[in-house]
Order: sequence, then structure tokens, then C-alpha cells
Amino acid sequence: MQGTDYGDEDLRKAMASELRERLLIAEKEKRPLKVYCGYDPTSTDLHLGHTISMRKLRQFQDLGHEVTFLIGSYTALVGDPSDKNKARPILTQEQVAENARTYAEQAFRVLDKAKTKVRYNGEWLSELNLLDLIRLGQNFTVQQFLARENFAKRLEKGEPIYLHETFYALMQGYDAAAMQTDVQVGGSDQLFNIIVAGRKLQEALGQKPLVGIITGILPGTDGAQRMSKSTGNIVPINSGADDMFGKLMSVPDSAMGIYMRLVTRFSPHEIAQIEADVASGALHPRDAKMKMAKEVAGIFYGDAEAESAQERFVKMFQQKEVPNEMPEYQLQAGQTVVDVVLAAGMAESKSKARQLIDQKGVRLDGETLERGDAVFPRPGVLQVGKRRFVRVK
RNA sequence: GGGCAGUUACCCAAGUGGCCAAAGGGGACUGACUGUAAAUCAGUUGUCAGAAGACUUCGGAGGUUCGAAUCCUUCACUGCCCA
Repeated sequence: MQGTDYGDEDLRKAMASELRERLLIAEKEKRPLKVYCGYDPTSTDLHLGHTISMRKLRQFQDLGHEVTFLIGSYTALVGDPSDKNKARPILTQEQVAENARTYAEQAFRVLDKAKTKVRYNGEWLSELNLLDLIRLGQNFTVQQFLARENFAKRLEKGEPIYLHETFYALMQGYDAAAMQTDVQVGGSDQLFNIIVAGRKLQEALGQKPLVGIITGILPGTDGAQRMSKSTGNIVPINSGADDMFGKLMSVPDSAMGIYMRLVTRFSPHEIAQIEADVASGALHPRDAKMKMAKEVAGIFYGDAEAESAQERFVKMFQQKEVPNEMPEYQLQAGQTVVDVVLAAGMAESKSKARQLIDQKGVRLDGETLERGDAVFPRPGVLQVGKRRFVRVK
């Protein structure tokens, strides 16, 4: 149960004992537990935050249970109101289909492809008619929804709460029932959807209510806000070992602990040791973070790749060497420095390019370029800011 | 359906006829310091122009005015109260 976060000790105990009980039943019946977690394809990239629940699924998988990677093709059309103070813009079916396309592939960086069922909740949700929906709704009161923190907050602030947002929990709950789920994994923002909606609907439909495994929520690279595409603080799992390593190193020290707990394979004992060493000064916080970054990159890309990502990182940022690989740009005759910065995609407008130059943020082979209106002096490595490079040819 | 309030840049938010490209905060970006961390300090943050300046922007459209984010009309959207 490492990395779980129920926010309530009684609930945790109840779920732990229900899980034990359920395991015994399954053993007696000689069947695996049906375990699932749902992912709404609201963007194209899965990120580190998604992998917490995926790794829980993997654990179940390794223990021989039946794991379903559920793509929320239908729920994504509604938008989960969880952990948001705003309604999410509704996606079109086309957008959802496009996003869903690569989800499963990315998921197999963590899950065992051979043992994973991939399903789409449109399969059963699209079959429901209005009467079915009304019947589902009979199991819940408006008060239960208004008690949810994110709805209560919006209510208090006078922000809109759309009726369709309340369907989300019903839909997710119905997923659990449709798949006759034994165990559902999800982040603590899913507490309501899993513990209230899922269990209640299963009971109403004569099933044994599922056991919820509620994981902690990973903060983003800013170390504070929940990792999410819309806050722009994600570590994508598909963008290469170097990128992942670098992004992990930029996470504030204060978030190191939670990263180790949620997204590494370190044991509680190892984590305690690292934290003690950092506290005593025996281990430099930077090196502790490197350990974490290498471990996480290793999970997704293998230890060898993670090792070389670390080497490149050290070269680039500690020894200030330029990276070996970078995008290239073909210099055109007569182009000024501003032109090149703009054309190479290092600035979004000429004004911005000029500002960067004025701020001494533009260098060619390490030498600061002072004049934006001067003709670009010669081919070389153009650096903008600390970490953006392009080879001008 | 009726009454009231509101819609400002990436986000929050000030501004109620000229001094407004629009205060302040957050975020982002650049530089210094560092461990590509955090914190701190300095700067930038509509577009174009070397500068002066020009142009576009304050929910949409139209109007009044020498001049509009600010006034009027209308449309759309949101909240609150009443039904």
C-alpha cells in the first residue's frame, strides 16, 4: 500500500481489509481479481502523473491478476470536474479519438502488453438510454455532489457548475459496474468517483462493491501544483530519457520526497536512508535528486539510457558543454540576428527576439550577441537562454 | 419568464470620456547568484519600427464624441435573487 493516499485513516483500513478479504475469495474461486484504472484521453501525451496508477496496475499484473487499461473515450467527452475549479472545455469525438490512438502504446512503457486488456468505455456507455441514466441518477442526491470539495468551492465563488458535470461520476461508476470490477485504482482526486459512485452503483446493481486503491497525486515540475497538461508542468513519458532526466532535475528539492515515494521503485527504507543522508549533509541534495532522476528515467528507458542521460546532463550543465544533438537551421543570405532567432523558432515574434537579445540571452558559440539588427555573423551554435540550442549552418 | 450584477492582456484583477498598450498580483521569459533546484535581486512580458513613433487590443456588432476600456443601442455569455 505504499504511495496510497486516502486522506482518511478509517477508509484506508477498511479498504485494506476489504482487499485482503477479496483476495481470499478470489483464491477460493480460483480466479484473478479484475483490476482497472481509467484514463481520459484529453491530451496526446501521458505523463509521469498517470504512471502512478499504472505502476499499481503493473503490480497487480505481476501477481497474476487481470488488468484493464480503460480508455475513457466517452467520459472524456464530458470532462472530469475533479480537482478543477473550472469546467473543462468539451472535446469533440474526433479529438478524443486522436488522443486515444497513442495512449495504449505509451501505457505499455509500464504495463505488460501481453497481460493487459485495453478497453474503451464508449463500449457500454454509448448503449445507455435516457431511462437508464435516470435510473443511475436515482442512486445519488444533489447534496452528495454539492458536498464534493470542487463543487462546493465553485458554488461558493459563484462559478458555474454545469449539470452535465455531475454525469461524470455516474459514468465512471457505471464503468466499474459494467466491468464487474473487483479493484479500481485512481488518484485521490478520484475518491468520490471511485468510493462513492463506483461502489454505490455496483451495490445497486447487485454486485459486491469494489475495493478502491487511492494513490497520491504527483506534483508537477513546479513542485506545487498537481501535474497536468493545462498547468504546463508535466514530465511526459514519451519524450526521451534526456528530456525526462532534465525535467526531473528541475523539480524543486521540496518535492523530491514525494517523487521518490510515488514514481520510483525505491523501498521505504531506501527513501528514509536518502532523506536522512541529505538531512545530515552526507549526501548533496543535487546528488540525491540525480539518483531519483536516474531511477525514474531507468524505469521508462532502461538503466543504460538513464545512465547516459545523466552523463549528458552533467556535461551540459555542470561542465557547460553544448549538447551533441540539437536542431539545425540553414542560414539564409542577408539574415540578421533577429531574423535567425525568429526563423529558428527560438522566439515567437521579432519583438520577443529583440528583447532576448537586449537581455543578453542570445549567444553564438558562447559569445553574447549584442546587436539584433546586425547581419548574422557566421555559422555556429546559437544558444538562447540556458537550455535552447540550435546549430546554424 | 422578471429584477440586479458582471465579461479587461496567459490567469486573477484595477481602471467609469483624453495623462491607457491599460495599475497591482500570479505565471512565464532573460540576466545575476546557484546545484539547470528553491529563495533572493534586477529586468522583460500586444505587434511592427534602429529610435522617435505607428498600428491592433479591454465579450461581439453598431452608434454618440474632436477623442471611448470608460457613454448609448443591440446581441451573446455568466452569476445572484424572485418565479
